Amino acid sequence: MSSFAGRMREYPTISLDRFDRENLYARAYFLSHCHKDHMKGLKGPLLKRKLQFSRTVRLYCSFVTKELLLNNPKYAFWEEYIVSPFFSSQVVVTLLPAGHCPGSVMFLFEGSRGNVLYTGDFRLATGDAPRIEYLHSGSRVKDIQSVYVDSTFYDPRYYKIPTREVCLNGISELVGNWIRQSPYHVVWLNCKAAYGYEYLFTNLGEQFNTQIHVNSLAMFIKMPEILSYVTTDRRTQIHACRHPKNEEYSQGNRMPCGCTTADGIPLRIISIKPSTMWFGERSRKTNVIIKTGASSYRACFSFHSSYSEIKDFLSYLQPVNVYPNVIPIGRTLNDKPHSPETTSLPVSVDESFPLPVPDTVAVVHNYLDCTESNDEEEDGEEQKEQEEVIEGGEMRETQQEKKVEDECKEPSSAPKWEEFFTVETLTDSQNSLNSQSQSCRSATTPSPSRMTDSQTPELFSEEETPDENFSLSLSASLSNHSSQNMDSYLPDTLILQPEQRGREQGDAWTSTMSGREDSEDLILPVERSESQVSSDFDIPCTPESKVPQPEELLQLYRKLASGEEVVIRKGSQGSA
DNA sequence: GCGATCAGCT
DNA sequence: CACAGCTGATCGC
Repeated sequence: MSSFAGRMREYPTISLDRFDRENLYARAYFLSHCHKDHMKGLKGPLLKRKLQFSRTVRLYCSFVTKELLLNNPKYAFWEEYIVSPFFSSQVVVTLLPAGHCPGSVMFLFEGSRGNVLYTGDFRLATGDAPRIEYLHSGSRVKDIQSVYVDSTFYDPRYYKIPTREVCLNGISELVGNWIRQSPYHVVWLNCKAAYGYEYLFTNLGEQFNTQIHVNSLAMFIKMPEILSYVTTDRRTQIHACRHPKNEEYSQGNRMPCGCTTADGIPLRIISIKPSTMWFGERSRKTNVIIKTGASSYRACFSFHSSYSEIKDFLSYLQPVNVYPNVIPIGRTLNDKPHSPETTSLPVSVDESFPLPVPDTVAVVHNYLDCTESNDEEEDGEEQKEQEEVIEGGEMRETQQEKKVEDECKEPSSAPKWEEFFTVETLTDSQNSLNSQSQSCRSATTPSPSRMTDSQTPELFSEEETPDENFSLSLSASLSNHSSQNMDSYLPDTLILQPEQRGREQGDAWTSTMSGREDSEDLILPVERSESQVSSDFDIPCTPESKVPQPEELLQLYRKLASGEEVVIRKGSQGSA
C-alpha cells in the first residue's frame, strides 16, 4: 500500500496519488493508476469545491485511468477536470508505462529543479529501463535527480519474482489441462477486486479462444482489447466473477455467479488464486503453481516489481536520490521518528548521499536465483489433502529444500533499506516550499500557516489569476494516430515535436498485446521478436483504438442498463 | 447522516 | 503479513 504523502521535494506544488490534507492546496494533480490506495481524498467534498472554483487546477492521468475512474459514480465529478495528455510550459511531464495495471503510468517531471521520476506502482522486468525511450536523451540516460519509487517488494523475500511470462505460462498450462477434459471442467480465477488481472484474462481468452466471465463490462467499454475477452455470459469455462458475500458462496461446486451446472450436468470446478506474498513466504524453489487443496491452487502473480527488478531499474537510472513510496513489509510505522500524522517515512540522513544506487553485480551473485523454471508439471496425482494441511506442509521443508531456502533468503549481503533509499521526503508537516528553498517561488503558494488552515480561501479561489509558475495546458501535439492505441502505456511525452512522433512509433514500449491478429491498426515495433513479445507486460493498450461507434455504444448501454447480458465477441465489439 | 478511522477479513 | 479492497463498528461533526 502506498504511503507516499503526495508531494515531491522538487516540485511541491504538484500532488500525486494523494488528495487529502495538504494536497488540497496543490496546483495540479496526478493520478498514476486507479487503485484506491492511490486515490485517498479524491472524492472529498473539499477538493470538489476547489475544482469548481478553479480554472486551472486539473487532474492528469492516462486515458485508461480516466476511463476507469469515471466508471465509478463517486468520481464522476472529475470528468470536466481531467486532462490527458498534457504538457506544461514550465515542467515537461511525460507518462511512461508502469506495467502495474491498465492505465498505470509513471510520471517523469523535467523542469528547472531537475528531472524527477515518480513511479507510482510499477512492475518492469529486468532490462526494461533501457527500452523506455523517454528516459534517454539521445543514447544517454537522462540525469535523474530523484526517483520516488514503488518499494512494495523491496524485501529479500521477494528477491526474485518469476516473470509475467513464466507465471502466465504456468496458469495457462493449469487452465488448459483442466478445461480440455470436458466442457464441464471450469476454472474460477479468484482475483482480488482490483484492476491488474486483465492481461491474464486477455491471454487466457486468446489462448483458449474463449471469454472470461466477469461481473461487469462497464469499465471496459472503451477498451476493446479487454472487452472482447470478457463477458457477462456465465456459459464459459473460465470465470473471474466475484460475489460480495464470503467466498464460501463459491465453495463446493458453485461459482460466485451461482453456476453449478451446465446443461444439467454438474460442473467440475477448480479455483486459482493469484498471489505474491503467499509465495514470498515460501522462498524455497517452488513451481509458480502450487496445489493447495483437492481443487484449489495458488498461482504466483505480481504486479509490483521484485527486489531485483527495483534494483535493476534504479541502477540503470543512477538517480541522486531514491525515495520509497511504500514502507515495506517488515518495517512498520514505528520505525518512523515522527507520528504517523505528520510523516510517512523514516526521516533521516543524507548520509546516503551521494548515490545510494546499488551495485547490482556485487549483490546478485550472493543470491540463488529463486525464479522457478516451470518445467515440472503440477500433477493431478499430487496428494489429495485438505487445504490447510497442504499449506502447512508446504512450510515444513525437507532438509535439502531448507538449504536452498537459506541461501535464497539470507544472502551474505542482505539488502539494507538504509543503504538504498534517501528516506527524507516531503510530508504534511514539512512544507519544503519555505523550509528549504526559495527557488520554488510560487507567488500564490500558501504560506505554511495558511496551509494548515483548512478555511483558507486559497482552496477555492486561488485560480482566478493564472499561475505562471505552473501552468498546464492541453497538448495539441498528440495526433489521433498514435494516441489511438497506446494511451495507457505509450510514453506519452506530451510536448512532442511533430518529427518526434515517428520515433515514438518505433519504441518497443508502444507495442501491444501479443498474438492479436486484429492489430493491424496497432503500433508494433519492427525489431521485436516473438520471445520478446510475451515478456512484456501486455497492458491493454488502446482506449482510443477502434473507437466503438455511437450506435454500438448505445446498444451496449441499453443492454447494460436493462440488466441484459451482453456478450461481446472478438472482432465484433459492440454488438451482442 | 456523513466522513474518517480502524478492526477484521479476505 | 501490509498485493487491494470490502464491511462494519465507532466517533466526531
